[in-house]
Amino acid sequence: MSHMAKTLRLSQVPLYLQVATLLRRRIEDGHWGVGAKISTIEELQAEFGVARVTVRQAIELLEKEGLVSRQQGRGTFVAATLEDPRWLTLDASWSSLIGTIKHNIPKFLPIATPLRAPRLGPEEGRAADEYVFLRSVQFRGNRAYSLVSVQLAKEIFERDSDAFRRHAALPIVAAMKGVAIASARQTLIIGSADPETARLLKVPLNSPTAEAHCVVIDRNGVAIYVADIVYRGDCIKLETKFFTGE
Amino acid sequence: MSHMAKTLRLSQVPLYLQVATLLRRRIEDGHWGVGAKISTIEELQAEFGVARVTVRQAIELLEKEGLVSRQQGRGTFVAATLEDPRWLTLDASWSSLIGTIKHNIPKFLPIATPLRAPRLGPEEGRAADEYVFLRSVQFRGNRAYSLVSVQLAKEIFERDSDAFRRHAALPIVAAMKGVAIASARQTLIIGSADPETARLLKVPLNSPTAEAHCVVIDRNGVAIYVADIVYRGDCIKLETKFFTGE
DNA sequence: CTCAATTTGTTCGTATGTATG
DNA sequence: ACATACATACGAACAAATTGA
Repeated sequence: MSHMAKTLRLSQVPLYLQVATLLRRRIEDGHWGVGAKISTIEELQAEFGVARVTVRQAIELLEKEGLVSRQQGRGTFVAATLEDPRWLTLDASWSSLIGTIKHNIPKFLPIATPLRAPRLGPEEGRAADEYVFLRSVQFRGNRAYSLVSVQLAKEIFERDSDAFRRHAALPIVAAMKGVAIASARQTLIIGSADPETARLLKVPLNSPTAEAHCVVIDRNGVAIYVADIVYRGDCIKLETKFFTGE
Repeated sequence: MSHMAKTLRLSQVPLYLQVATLLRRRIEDGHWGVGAKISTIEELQAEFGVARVTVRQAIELLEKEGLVSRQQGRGTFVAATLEDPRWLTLDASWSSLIGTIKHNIPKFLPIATPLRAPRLGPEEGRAADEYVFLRSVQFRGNRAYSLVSVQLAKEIFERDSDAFRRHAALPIVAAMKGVAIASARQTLIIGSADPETARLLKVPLNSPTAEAHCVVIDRNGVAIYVADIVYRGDCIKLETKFFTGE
């Protein structure tokens, strides 16, 4: 058995799904251009070290997804229309973060979970006396791309509760006159969609996500804004610009 | 059939694997504390709307992973030792990026792939005349955590080729006297491990990864350092500190 | 000590999905 | 398209260990 075939068999995931994922990446990579003919089943069978039918089954999946079209006697071709997969760019700088968020359309969710103090790490300030809990799904066009859970210091919320109920919270906080923001920090990890997230963002259960934990601290060292944001992993691109100032 | 059960069945991935992932997250979340008893098979069966044997199969997997221990007649308990899953913190600031990298141990790989000019985006400077291609696997302790492919302007490489063959490239470039760095940028997306990455980082095929594309531009607008770095997704934590300077 | 309740372990039989030649 | 082998998923019944009454 080939090395490749052994690697595939290490996983408990069905073979044809793994093969489909490999082919899907190649297509999205541009390994085969738009409209180009992909390798024949025979070639792929030899390359991956699996049965002909298994490759066929994988390609069948891709056709259902609209990624390729098969033509008997000719071959399998990459579909003409491939949308840009990474349509949401997040900028890791304060000003453009605010700018990006401002244009989004949040749909607020009713709050079912009981209030509880936000989880704060060691360098994330101390908790405010009371928080208001806000949850929303963020949209770009028709597509949901993130699930936002915000804990906002009650004192801040009440300064303009109407605005907070209709718009993204961070730009409002940033623009507030009497609020002095001392620092803000964000940590980001790669996770996977839990059942609720999967439902709200319309992604498969356990599909990869980026989970951001964002804290804004005022001059008194109080965490006035604590957000946990789950992005769908397949649409985001994180940009960071370093200025070395030499 | 419950809503949960329907969601689970939408995916082609085997049920018991999905259930295992759900339980694994709960354990890592701290939903059940260390040493605590998790829900009984009967309860989970009802919650997820799957057969008893399926839940059992999932828990069996977690026991093999060392996450839980089962005791007939008593229940299933979260293992006493849970190592910190996010042991690699990447800081999204130039100085600490350099600092973090400096202490890593790279193992250089022979270069099999043919040289080609680095892929540069619109704002990523113009290409140098010639590049040297370096590839390495980065380790923290015994554990491989990233696969680095660097294209380094040949002129830069030849200033200290010995150092570049033994250490991470970025700190060397940053410390070079005669090199003026005008800017540096990084984009990061969530991807999945291709066969080669899976082999080198010892992760399952198609497991989530973070793919960083990092470009350093000198005063003449030339991209002197272009790196594509693939991190294993399960161990990294990305930190960003915003200073608003109000 | 015994008994019942609880909880996990084991083993059927059956149906369907996956992978091969 | 077919035959074969193995994995997955289900429900059901029974066995074995633990706990507390």
